[in-house]
Amino acid sequence: MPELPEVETVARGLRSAVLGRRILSVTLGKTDFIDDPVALEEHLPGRRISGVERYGKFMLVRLSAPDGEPRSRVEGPAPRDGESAPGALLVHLGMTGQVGAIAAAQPRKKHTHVCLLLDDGRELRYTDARRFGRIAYLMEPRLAEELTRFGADPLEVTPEEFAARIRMRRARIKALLLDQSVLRGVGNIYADESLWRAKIHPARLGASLTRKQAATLRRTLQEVLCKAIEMRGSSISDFVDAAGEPGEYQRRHRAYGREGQRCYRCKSHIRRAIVAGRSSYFCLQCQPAPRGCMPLPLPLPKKKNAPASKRTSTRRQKRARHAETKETD
DNA sequence: CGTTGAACCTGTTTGC
DNA sequence: TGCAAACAGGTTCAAC
Repeated sequence: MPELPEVETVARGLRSAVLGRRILSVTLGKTDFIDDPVALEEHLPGRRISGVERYGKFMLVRLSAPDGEPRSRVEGPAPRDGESAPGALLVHLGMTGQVGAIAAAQPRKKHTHVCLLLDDGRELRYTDARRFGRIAYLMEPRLAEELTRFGADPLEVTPEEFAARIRMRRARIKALLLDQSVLRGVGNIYADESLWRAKIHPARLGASLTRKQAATLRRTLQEVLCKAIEMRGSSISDFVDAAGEPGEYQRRHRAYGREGQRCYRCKSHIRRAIVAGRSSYFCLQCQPAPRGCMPLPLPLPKKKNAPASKRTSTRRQKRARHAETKETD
C-alpha cells in the first residue's frame, strides 16, 4: 500500500529524524531486493544524509559527498559540500516496507534487512517481510537516468498535461492511473478513490473521457492525495510512518475495500471487479460501466455447484473494518 | 499498442 | 483444531 501519500509521510518523518546524521556502518540481512548490496557497504559509511525527497513511490535519501577523501578539483565540478551530490539511496517500500530510526540497542524486528548505524547512537532500519521493495545506491549519472522512466507528479501535473496523458490512450483509465510512466505515485487505493469521486468507471478507456471528465479526475485525484497526506496516509494492514504510527486516511475511503457496503452518495452497493488485473472497487450506479463490460466478473469460481442467483444475498461483513469506516468530516 | 497472467515473497484470512 | 489454498498488492516480464 505505500503509495504517494504514504511515501510522502514516511519521507517527511525521515527528514525530521535523520537529516544531517552521519552513517557509521552498514549491516545487511537478506539482500535479494537490493540492486548492489556491496555498493551500500562500500559507499555509505562516512556519508551524511543531506536530504530526503519523494519521487513517485520512491524515496531518495541524498548523501553528502564523501569527505574523508580530498576531492580532487581536476575531476570536474565537485558539488558544493554537504549539498545533494554524487549519490543517493533509492528506496521503494514495495508493499510491506517500513523504515525508521531507533536506538541501536533496541532489538531488531523480524525481517529487518538493512541497518545503518548513525552518529547519534540510533540505527536507520529497513524492514520488509515480503521484500517487494527495492533499494539501490546510485550515483548521479545513473540516478537521473533511473528517474526518467517515470511520468508526471500527480500533484504538479497541469490540466493540459493530464488530459494529454490520458485522452490519447486506449488503455483503461484504471491501468493508466496505475502506470508509473504516466503518473508517478498512484496505486490501487488512490486510483479507486479518485475514480469514485470523479464518477468514472475504472474500465473506461482513457480516450473515452471527455475533457471535462479528465479535468474532474485530475482534481479529485489531487484532492484525495492532498487529504491523504494531511491524514498521514492509509493504514490498511501494516503501513506505519517513520515513527511507527499508522495513518488515518482509511477512514475516508469511499470505494476501496468497501465491497458490499453502501455507496456514500447513492446507497447502492459498492462492487468489486478485476480491472487492469487489480481488484477495483466502484459504484455501478455512480460510475456507469462502459458498453460491453457489463458483468465484469470477479476473480471468481470457487465451486461449481453454487446456485447462481444469490450473489447479492449473504454478504459477510468485516467488522474489523466497521469501526474504521466511521467518519468525522 | 494493450491486455493478461505469472512470478517475486510471506503474513493473514478463509475454507473445508 | 489444523492445514492448505487463496489473497494482498507494486513491479516486471513473457506471451498473445
